[in-house]
Amino acid sequence: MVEKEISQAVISRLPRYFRYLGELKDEGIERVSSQELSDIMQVTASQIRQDLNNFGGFGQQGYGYNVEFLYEEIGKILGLDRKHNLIIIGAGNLGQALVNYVDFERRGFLFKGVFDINPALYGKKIRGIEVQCMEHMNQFVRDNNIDIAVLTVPKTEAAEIAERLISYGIKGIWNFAHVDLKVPEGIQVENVHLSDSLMKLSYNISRFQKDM
Amino acid sequence: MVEKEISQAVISRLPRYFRYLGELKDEGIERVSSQELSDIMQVTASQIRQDLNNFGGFGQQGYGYNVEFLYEEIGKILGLDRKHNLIIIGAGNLGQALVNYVDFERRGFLFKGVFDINPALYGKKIRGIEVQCMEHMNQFVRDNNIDIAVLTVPKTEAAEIAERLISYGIKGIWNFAHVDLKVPEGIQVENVHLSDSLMKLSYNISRFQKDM
DNA sequence: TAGATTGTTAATCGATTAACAATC
DNA sequence: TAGATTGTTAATCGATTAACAATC
Repeated sequence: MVEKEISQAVISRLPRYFRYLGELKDEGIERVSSQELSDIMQVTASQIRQDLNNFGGFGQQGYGYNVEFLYEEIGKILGLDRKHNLIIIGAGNLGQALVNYVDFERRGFLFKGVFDINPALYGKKIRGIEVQCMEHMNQFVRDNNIDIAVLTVPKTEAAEIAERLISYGIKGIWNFAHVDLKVPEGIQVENVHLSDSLMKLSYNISRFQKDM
Repeated sequence: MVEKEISQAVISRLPRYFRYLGELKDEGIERVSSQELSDIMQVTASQIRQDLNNFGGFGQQGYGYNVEFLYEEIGKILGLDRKHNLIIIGAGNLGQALVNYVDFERRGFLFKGVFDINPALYGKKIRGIEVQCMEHMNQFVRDNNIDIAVLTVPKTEAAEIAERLISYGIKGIWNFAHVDLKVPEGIQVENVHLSDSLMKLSYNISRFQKDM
């Protein structure tokens, strides 16, 4: 059965709900209404209820939502109850930073390997794992059941490496290279285009100063 | 005169147009029609024309758009013709990575200083610039006409630091901390919530595998 | 039971696409 | 001039918000 396709706009909001619910949970708060959540998150209560009801009825009339339950459910929707084995391609600063900064492991993203084309880096350890050469990638992906690759390579190389990774059986690419990857149906790409983001900031600063 | 507000959806697409036009320019291509751009960018020609016409008529009937001219114009719209002085708060891996990875300087974002609370880092150089202690921030921001701060600090500290930066006169914050900053009108925040992005990828992978 | 708040349908708003007259 | 392609208006589509009956 093919379920109703849920828009990416909705999906984009789920991690944010998840984050706020996590905070409420940590504060020991047991229940929350869509209106209360609306007040702290600055979105309409109506949108919250609509978004959640794409996935099921998690609340209860007259009561609201149980914080812990909803938190767990959104986690499941986001696939955080599964383990994802992940490798990083490109052992530069950004690759290293991502391993340390984002709290991968806590969310079920297990850092398994890191690869680079630069021989000077081979053997260097990142979080206890040695940088390997690209030739080992194929075998490694298959042996370790890797499903996510993090691409922090120059844009000139990104397309070719992505293609290889996909042929090895990877399911998703977290792409930090400044290119739009073309991938076959069924392969998921999530782009983090940092320079695009910075340009947006630049626009908003410039525009505001013009208005004054 | 207050101009018609342009939606963030449009703004978000501008850097992408800019990127593709830059590539065409580098290939020595002189003119492009909205249809040709549509074919390579996978957006409708209609959307391209609508988007551009928010800012003016950059094309010519029967001819299309001059690549170099349009590239320059979008650059101006994005504020890339101005210089932005920028500091980084948080000299950890991510802060360092951003300086090196994104091609800041080429786009007019001038890296002027870096600050951290960890005394062990003071004096350490990043791209030739010494890490300073947070107490110097106020004076530094004022003396160097800093308008952008890049926040790569733990989320527990982000809100307080952001507030301080704003009081020193900063105009925009590129926020990598996992919190939604509350800022006064006129201060621009651009969020890069890495963990949200990774969760989105996780959702899309899980959903696809369920469909199969 | 009465009050609260959901789940869901209906109304509105905004963004995208289509169509075509204007014009180079 | 004829052909091409824009700029722009109109039509469609989708997402958000409002309203309210269902129900805990």
